[in-house]
Amino acid sequence: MDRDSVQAPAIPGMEGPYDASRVETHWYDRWEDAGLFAPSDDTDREPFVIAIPPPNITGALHNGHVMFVAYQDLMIRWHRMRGRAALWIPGTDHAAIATQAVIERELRREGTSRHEIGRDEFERRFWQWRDTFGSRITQQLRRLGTSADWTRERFTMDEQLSRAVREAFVRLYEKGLVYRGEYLVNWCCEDRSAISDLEVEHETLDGHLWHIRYPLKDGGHIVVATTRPETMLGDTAVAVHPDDERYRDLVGGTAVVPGIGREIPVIADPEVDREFGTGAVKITPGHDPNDWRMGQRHGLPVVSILNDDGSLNDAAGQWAGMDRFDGRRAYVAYLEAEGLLERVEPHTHSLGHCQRDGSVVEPRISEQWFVNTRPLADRAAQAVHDGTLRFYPQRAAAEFLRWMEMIQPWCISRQLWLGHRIPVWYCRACGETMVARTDPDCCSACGSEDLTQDPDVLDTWFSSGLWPFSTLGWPDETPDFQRFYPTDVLETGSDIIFFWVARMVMLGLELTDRLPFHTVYLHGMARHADGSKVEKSNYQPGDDPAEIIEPYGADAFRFMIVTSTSEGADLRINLKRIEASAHFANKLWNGAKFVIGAMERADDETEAMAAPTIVDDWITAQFAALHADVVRLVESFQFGEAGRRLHEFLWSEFFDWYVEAAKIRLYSGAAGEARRAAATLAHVLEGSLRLLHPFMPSLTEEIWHHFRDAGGAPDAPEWLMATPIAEPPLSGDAEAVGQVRDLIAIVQGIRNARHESNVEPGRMIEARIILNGAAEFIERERAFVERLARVEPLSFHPHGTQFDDPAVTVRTAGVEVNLPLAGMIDLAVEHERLAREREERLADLKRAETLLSNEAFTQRAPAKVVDNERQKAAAARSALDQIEERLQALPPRS
RNA sequence: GGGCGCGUAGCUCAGCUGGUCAGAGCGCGCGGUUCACAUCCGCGAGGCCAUAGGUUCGAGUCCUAUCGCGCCCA
Repeated sequence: MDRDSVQAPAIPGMEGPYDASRVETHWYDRWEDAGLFAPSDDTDREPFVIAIPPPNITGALHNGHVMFVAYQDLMIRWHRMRGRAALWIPGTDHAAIATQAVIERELRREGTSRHEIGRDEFERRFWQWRDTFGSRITQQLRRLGTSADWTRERFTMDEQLSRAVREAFVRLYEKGLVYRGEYLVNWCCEDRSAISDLEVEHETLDGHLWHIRYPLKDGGHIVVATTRPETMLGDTAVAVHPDDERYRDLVGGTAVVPGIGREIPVIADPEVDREFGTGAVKITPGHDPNDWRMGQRHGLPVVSILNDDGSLNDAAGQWAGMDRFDGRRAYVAYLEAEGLLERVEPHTHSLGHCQRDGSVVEPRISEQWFVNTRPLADRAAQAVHDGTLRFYPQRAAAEFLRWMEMIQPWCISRQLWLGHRIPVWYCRACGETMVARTDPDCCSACGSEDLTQDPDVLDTWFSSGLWPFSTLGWPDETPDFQRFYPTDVLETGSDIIFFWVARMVMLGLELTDRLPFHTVYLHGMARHADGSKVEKSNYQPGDDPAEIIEPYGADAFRFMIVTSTSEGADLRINLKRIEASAHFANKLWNGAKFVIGAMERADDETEAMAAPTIVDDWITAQFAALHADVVRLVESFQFGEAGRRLHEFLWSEFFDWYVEAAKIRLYSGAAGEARRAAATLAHVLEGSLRLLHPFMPSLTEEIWHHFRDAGGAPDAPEWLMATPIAEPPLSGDAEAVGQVRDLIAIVQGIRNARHESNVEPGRMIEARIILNGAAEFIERERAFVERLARVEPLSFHPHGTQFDDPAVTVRTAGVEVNLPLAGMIDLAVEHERLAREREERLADLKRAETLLSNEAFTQRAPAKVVDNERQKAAAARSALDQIEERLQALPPRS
């Protein structure tokens, strides 16, 4: 409790436990002031570019967004340190429909509406909103350590990006890829706007199937089944299957729409499902996609019965003006009163809902702008087939291709106020349509100045689809565009692969003639502890990143994200794991404190630095292996494995073993020995900081500066962030690695035996090691065993030496360790222990012998594998011999 | 209806191209104020890798089917 009594030399500025929040805010500002987020000017450096998935300005960032920061900042920092001119372009998205909805909600609270305040005032409100939330989002991103180049920050509604949108629209129009037409679209009655197919969410619901007697003009009726009876008001035919015997005679007849009196034909069409309902169906081309296609084939008229707010229009006769749901009830009641309702049965069916507000989407006929995606999709698919566009996880490529194959025209006009206005003008005088890059003053056909601009705006994804190039200056050939386009990796959530990724690929190929990026990395969804998705519409307490960052730190949060999942898998936000990451940060902090202290303690140049020991060679080799692994893993997008590898190395090898072993030379060795240990400590810490920096940037940067203050890495750059990560070193000393692995096994064996024999942890005990062949290194590194296993005296004996006194024996690493725990041995316990070990060894032997006696195995398996089994068998046999000896040497029980 | 993913220690999850992969963190048990760290250290218990077949000398790791969970598309 009295921390002041700790005798370790205090490192100024490193007192106490790691304080993430102080460190993280400190370094972020320094990095930015030093201009480190901008890409290198050195044109010899190959660029590495990521365009941020621009967050919607509808609100603040939640924990789900932290995922993209974790992965993208990792990649950007990694490649920056690998020598690339790294550019991360930040920005935000206006999110037309979503942002309009939240602003309208705010207006409603104020007792007004957008219609009341008008378009200009609405626009003012929008920019006000954008300033508030846009800056809040960028503040959040900064707090997370986002090393993006803020001097290149963009917003989809910026003047330049808006110009790109207009250019894109005009070009596509000129090539006939954008067109206007009256089609059946998904209509959201809440937004009073068309929405795209992707914005419709299908949900399976329990509903009803109404069987209705459709009156025939010549008397009698034909029974049809429908889930939406009110749409009968818009029927223009009744259809049956051409081969359906039941209705053959009725085809060509005439039915009459009840309550309306419209006469409609009975037609035959092979698309009718004879199994559904009665086999006869009503046809409503104005409100059903299948019926629409059938209507096209048969030249049926289209009747629309809905107003834009979902109420029934004049075509609905006496039901006009009613809400669609009330209209359904009223019309069904009418049918029933007329004796036309045969029966109603329960029925589950799939119903489309608006992604934004959840209201039931109505197919509705209207005039909209579309992108003919077919040719664009073919090119996008080709890029995947070519291998020029790669996906992580790979399965996303198949998903992408399937969607591209089935792609439908993309409805891009929205009946909203917020967004990029469609650059189309109509002449009121002559009806001319003008699609123009600059606002026209007069009609290009008749010269009239009586022009009106299309009132609609574009789907927000149209502008986001240009993001990787519009942010770099396109359509102009700016220096940035020339140097940084195409970008490299597109990293985002797997939920917007079609909304966003697919559109960028299609539009990028069409407009820039290049893929906007070569690699797509998709992360999974952030989930709450209960498994529900973290998203704006499901915002829960605790979803605010600040609630995690403040207590644990952004580094810890990010490290947890990266190391807790595999590629593309969903991530449950788990505070326990974040806490563990924070503990890891603290561990590194304390470990670094020790290394820096060691460097200062060993700063005595009066004696030449001693040669490395095998323990030095071991950790150097282990670090080299780590370095190679991390480079390989990160550069093959296996970030989680890379992070876990760093964690494992630092904690379980460097701190648990090397640091403990280094203390021998630091505290009691000669100055030259201490220098060598300190140098090795410094070498490993330095390299580890570099490798870990992209995962935990602030922590490592902080340590780096203390490290350099103590004389570490004198030739390296001032900033860790700007320090290179070199190519992996050549592999290290394999012999030393094996030898130290044996030393560790011996220590672990002794510790285990001590614990089982209830030896007090602090007590020194005698140990005798019976060597088996060439193992001088154990004698040479005897201090390793003495200190870490707490044994004294430690003696060495040739193979075959027998001790008769009561002792606990441990066989490991090819040696036998004899612990004469006089007076401390519980013979029963030791008996049991040996018997248990004999069982285990017998099992090992049996397994190996069974394998080896199988000729198929010895002949077909690789020699290495077979040899390995032979060694296992030999080791087991020799151990069994020793166990037998010990058992016999033990005094009889009882 | 079509497609995809997941089911591994009590919990949350790793296990890349089949042969030391049966692992980590947390939790749990026992024991620790040793000079970086109690946000710590040491030792340990816990899993027939959903089920049933198959391929193979050898399968959490590949194939098929089944059960359970989740998602996407129509």
